[in-house]
Amino acid sequence: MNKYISDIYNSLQEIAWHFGSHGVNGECCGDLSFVEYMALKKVYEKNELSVQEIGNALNFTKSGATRIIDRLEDKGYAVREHSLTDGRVCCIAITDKGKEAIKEISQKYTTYLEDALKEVSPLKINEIKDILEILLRAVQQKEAI
Amino acid sequence: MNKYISDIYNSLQEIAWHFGSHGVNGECCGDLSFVEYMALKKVYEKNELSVQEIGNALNFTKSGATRIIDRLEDKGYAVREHSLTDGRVCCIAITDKGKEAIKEISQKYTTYLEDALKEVSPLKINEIKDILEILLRAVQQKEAI
DNA sequence: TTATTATAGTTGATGACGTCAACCAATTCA
DNA sequence: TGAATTGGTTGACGTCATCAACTATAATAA
Repeated sequence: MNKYISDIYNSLQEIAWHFGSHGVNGECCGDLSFVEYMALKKVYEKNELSVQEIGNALNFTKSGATRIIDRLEDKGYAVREHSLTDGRVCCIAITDKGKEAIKEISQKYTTYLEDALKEVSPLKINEIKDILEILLRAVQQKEAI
Repeated sequence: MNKYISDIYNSLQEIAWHFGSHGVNGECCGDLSFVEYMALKKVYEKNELSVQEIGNALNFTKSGATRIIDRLEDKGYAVREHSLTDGRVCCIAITDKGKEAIKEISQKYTTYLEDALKEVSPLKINEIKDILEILLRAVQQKEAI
């Protein structure tokens, strides 16, 4: 086995901590928690997701997903609409306020990263991007199995 | 601004989710939660940490840290010892069972990663390791400010 | 030395959160 | 049409981290 794998694992875990729910100090942006933000981002990327699809995407039970959507809806970031083809399913849609929030948070983190990486050469930045995409594909592929 | 930064941000966030508390399904290994594991890992890496040092390292309040140590102690992974130089501080030490658990979890994730990256060339693996270290240093440096 | 202040850690009350099981409603299948 | 399935919601519950108040030890000042 490649001896670097465990180094990779360690770095990855530390980085995950930084960008996860605790690293960002429990709140992402105003009144959005990290999980709420992740759910909203899913809706943003792929509009009209059902409750369960969100739950599956984020490893929550369907009742957990219901609760997350509840909060998102209470705060005005998303709305539930009924599917036209199947009366049981809810299509979750993002509101304008929700889109705003996503953009704002995205901007915030990007600025943060930009600053953190200001000493790194553009070439290296490009390399980081490629490497992370390889890594992400690798774990997502494994997830899918 | 480098246009790849936001790609990096996106990948990073997805990866963080995978390796964070939700990705690993709420439990790391047996009865350890992700935060408990992170705390234990800190103690493992740098023995004899105080309660507050653990709290600071992981972005918890001191009472939050107390509770985490409580759980770790209840489960037999760590012990509280009194500092010889200052009667107020607790030195948290890892037990043999704790060391075992850390090794086991480490092994588990390493195996997972090894499998996820089995199609990636050794050269690329090496590159991944370097890149992640650059990234980690960058965010840790920023944290320190 | 004694009184005051600061610091490390713990604890009770609390609120946020996700799960489970039971449930309702819409749909599909027989 | 009736039974089974599926999507979603809800009440009860357990876990968890925080806040504020508190104890105990240490450091500082008088």
